[in-house]
Amino acid sequence: MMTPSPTVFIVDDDSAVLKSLARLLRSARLNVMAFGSPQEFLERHDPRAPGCLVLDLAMPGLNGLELQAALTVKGSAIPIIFLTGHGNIPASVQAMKRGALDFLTKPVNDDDLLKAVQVAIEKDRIARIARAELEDIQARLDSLTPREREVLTHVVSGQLNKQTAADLGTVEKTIKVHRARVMEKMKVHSVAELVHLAERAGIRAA
Amino acid sequence: MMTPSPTVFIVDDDSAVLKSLARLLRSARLNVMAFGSPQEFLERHDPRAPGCLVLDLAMPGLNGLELQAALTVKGSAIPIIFLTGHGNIPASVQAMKRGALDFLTKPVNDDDLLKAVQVAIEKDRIARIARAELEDIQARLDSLTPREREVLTHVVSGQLNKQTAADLGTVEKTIKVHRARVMEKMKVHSVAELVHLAERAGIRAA
DNA sequence: TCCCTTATTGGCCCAAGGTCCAATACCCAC
DNA sequence: GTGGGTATTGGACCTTGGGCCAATAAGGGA
Repeated sequence: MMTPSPTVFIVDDDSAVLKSLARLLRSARLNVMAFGSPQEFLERHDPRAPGCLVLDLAMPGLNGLELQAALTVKGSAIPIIFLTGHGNIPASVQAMKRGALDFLTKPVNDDDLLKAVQVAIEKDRIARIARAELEDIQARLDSLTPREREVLTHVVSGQLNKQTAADLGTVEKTIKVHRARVMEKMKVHSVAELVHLAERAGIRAA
Repeated sequence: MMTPSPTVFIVDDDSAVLKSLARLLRSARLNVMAFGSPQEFLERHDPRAPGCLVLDLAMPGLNGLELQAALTVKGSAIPIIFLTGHGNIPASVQAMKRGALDFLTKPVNDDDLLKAVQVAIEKDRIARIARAELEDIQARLDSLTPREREVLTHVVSGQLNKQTAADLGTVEKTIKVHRARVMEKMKVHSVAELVHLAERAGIRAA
């Protein structure tokens, strides 16, 4: 399974700026997709596509911060670089607080933008790897039956089988069976590995 | 052991501003310590003191960003709220990137500042709890002998005693002894708990 | 109604971990 | 050189965990 090469998405309502930015980024051998309105981007963007977003702050309809919020709600974690001609400090602080990667002012220095884009793409790459791992773990967790999940939480909190049995109102033998199935479905061969996975998936003690 | 109540540290070279800020914060029943220069704060500040820092950006000598960097180097993790009269977007973005909690502009709205301070103090409180826990774990790790640390890494990566023995060029019996000592010194009663601690302390598999 | 999943339990046996006991060897510091 | 910390090993014994085979029972869906 080949990861598609990253794309820089640009959203700006000024078509001259859009073209100029696209040219600059393409000249740096980057894939570019340009959007003239935030709505258009919001509708057509595939969250699975790797890359980053270069976003104008002041636009008709949705402004940049609103698009950022909409993307967050939608579950997209694409790194955002803001670009603005008439920004102010509160807006930049807001954007950064909400997780923007950078906030640049127009006219933007070419090198500054390219560097920010490089950082964003790399950050996205790393985040995607982590996310894929998490989804993998989550898929395994989802394959567990409710009872198996209960047993899992007891195991990762270090309980003995007999204690778990008492807590769940059954006998040790039953717990052993569930436990074996948990290990199998989670694809691990030791309690240590199981705890590692549970930790990453945010599963807390029983 | 009682945690001292949090203090708001203020650093500003304008004594009128300093007094006005101190009055505002004290009226909100907060402990306040005011400093007229960044150097003075840097020298006299105790990183163990809970609270947050309200920092002017433009000051003679060290400016706010430099003081922020100096504190980072010094290992202080105190939350910083910047306050500036003539700030610009790049400075605010820099500050936020380096971990500032907020970046407000003068004249500051009283409520905005108080809210930011509340958030900062709470964040500091949470961070301190986490840090204390980490230090506690680290202290236990430090009490391990080199050999015990080796055994620990094998245990948390899920190795069997016999495998560990083979890796370390000794026999299973010896590993059992080391392992028992590790459990004792780390104050845990199960492998699961041990993995939890190791994970938090950043110990990776063997 | 029959099949599948889920949850349950039993017996048997072996492997692995944990806990006592005790003992040897090395190195460093007082 | 004597004492303490560290690393090592042995034996005996008990507890836990895990694998294998078999079986029952409830609930849902084809």
